[in-house]
Amino acid sequence: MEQTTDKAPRTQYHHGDLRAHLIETVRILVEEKGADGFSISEAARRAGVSSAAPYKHFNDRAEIVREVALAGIERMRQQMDDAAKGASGDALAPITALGLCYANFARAEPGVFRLMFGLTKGHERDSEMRERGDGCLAIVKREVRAAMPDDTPEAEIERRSLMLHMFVHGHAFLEIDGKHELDLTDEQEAMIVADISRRIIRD
Amino acid sequence: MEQTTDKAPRTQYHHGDLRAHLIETVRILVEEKGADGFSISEAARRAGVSSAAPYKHFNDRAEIVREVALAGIERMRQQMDDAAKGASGDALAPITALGLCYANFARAEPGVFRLMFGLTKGHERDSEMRERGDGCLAIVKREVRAAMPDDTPEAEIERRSLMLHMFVHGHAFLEIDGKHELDLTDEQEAMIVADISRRIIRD
DNA sequence: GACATATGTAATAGCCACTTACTTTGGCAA
DNA sequence: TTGCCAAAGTAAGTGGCTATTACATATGTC
Repeated sequence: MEQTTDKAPRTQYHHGDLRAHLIETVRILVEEKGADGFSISEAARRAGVSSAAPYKHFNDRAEIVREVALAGIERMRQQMDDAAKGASGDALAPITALGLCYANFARAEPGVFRLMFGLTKGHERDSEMRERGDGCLAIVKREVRAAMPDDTPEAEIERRSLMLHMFVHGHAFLEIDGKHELDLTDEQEAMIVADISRRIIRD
Repeated sequence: MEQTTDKAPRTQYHHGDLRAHLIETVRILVEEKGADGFSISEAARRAGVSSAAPYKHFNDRAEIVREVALAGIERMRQQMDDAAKGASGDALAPITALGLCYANFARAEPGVFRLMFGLTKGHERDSEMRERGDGCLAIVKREVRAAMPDDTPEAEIERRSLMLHMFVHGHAFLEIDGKHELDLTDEQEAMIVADISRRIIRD
């Protein structure tokens, strides 16, 4: 009789943990329809609550979306850490692994990935956002430092790290936006990322 | 008495060239508020017409935005061509110039730049969009071909062009999204772009 | 000069973000 | 156990948006 929701089958007045449930619902909607293609009303509908309920847990739409982006950054940082530490091979292996990890995350969660970087309006002074991003960059710098001579100055470490980031970032976005002229196979992609890593680190 | 519009001071029933005027108004709005931060109603208001008038010239909102993106791609292609042809110096100069041109366009028109690449939903089979983009890539390939040995196979030209594109694309987006950890001076940027161009082309 | 067509308007439907006033629930103090 | 308060929900409403419809006015062509 009463319409049941997927995750909250009990037709209770109180949801349980609507805040977390909404963040997850919005994450899914962001992937399905893009960051600007869904409505908070829709998320509320999916969660089985009224359209006003979300505003008991978030000030506005932007705040929910921000939470989804922050969780995405943390997820990517974890994957980057795993990828770097799990890489085996020559000194460049961890760096290549990081580059592929970046692209893989973008492919797996293109909606959230776009959000993580595109959320710039009104977030110039969002220190938590910036700090989490720096956590990812720190991994890159750690691996670049390990791959270069011990006496390499810090400024040079940062320069190489920045070059690597520029490259994989562009690769990831061109990929998910379908702007690559040629479709790369997995092997071709791995080759290119390894090639670029070598070109940027060596000397 | 009657409210006048900036560009169409005559309080005529007919606007003159509302279609072109709307595209320009939307271009400005995209820069001011982002691709999803403005409304067609607002553009109509600025043009001094009713909110229904735009729909006499465009099927829907997406069609107006697409026109703005297409015009942006053409603008960038022209600037890239000028930059490549106007470059002087060693064999890499045109390639470095292209990279800086790409970043400069992104800085000058970040809203349109995001649009040009982010407009992916429903444009997978937009042949005009793709063709115009290919026009830009053709310039890069032309200059890469000129900078490499005559017997370089076409596949290798495309591979190097792709690497260059990935790099400058990532640079441009990290820049306009404020995600660079360090603010680069113009000279530092030019140094990095030249450095990367050399690393990618040489061998 | 008449009329077909292009280009404008007003009014409207349906959706959305967000607010307000009200209701239900769960936890805790007495 | 009871009573009460804060947390978390609802219904209804405001104002803005996209897009459509029915209607009005210009424009150019014969």
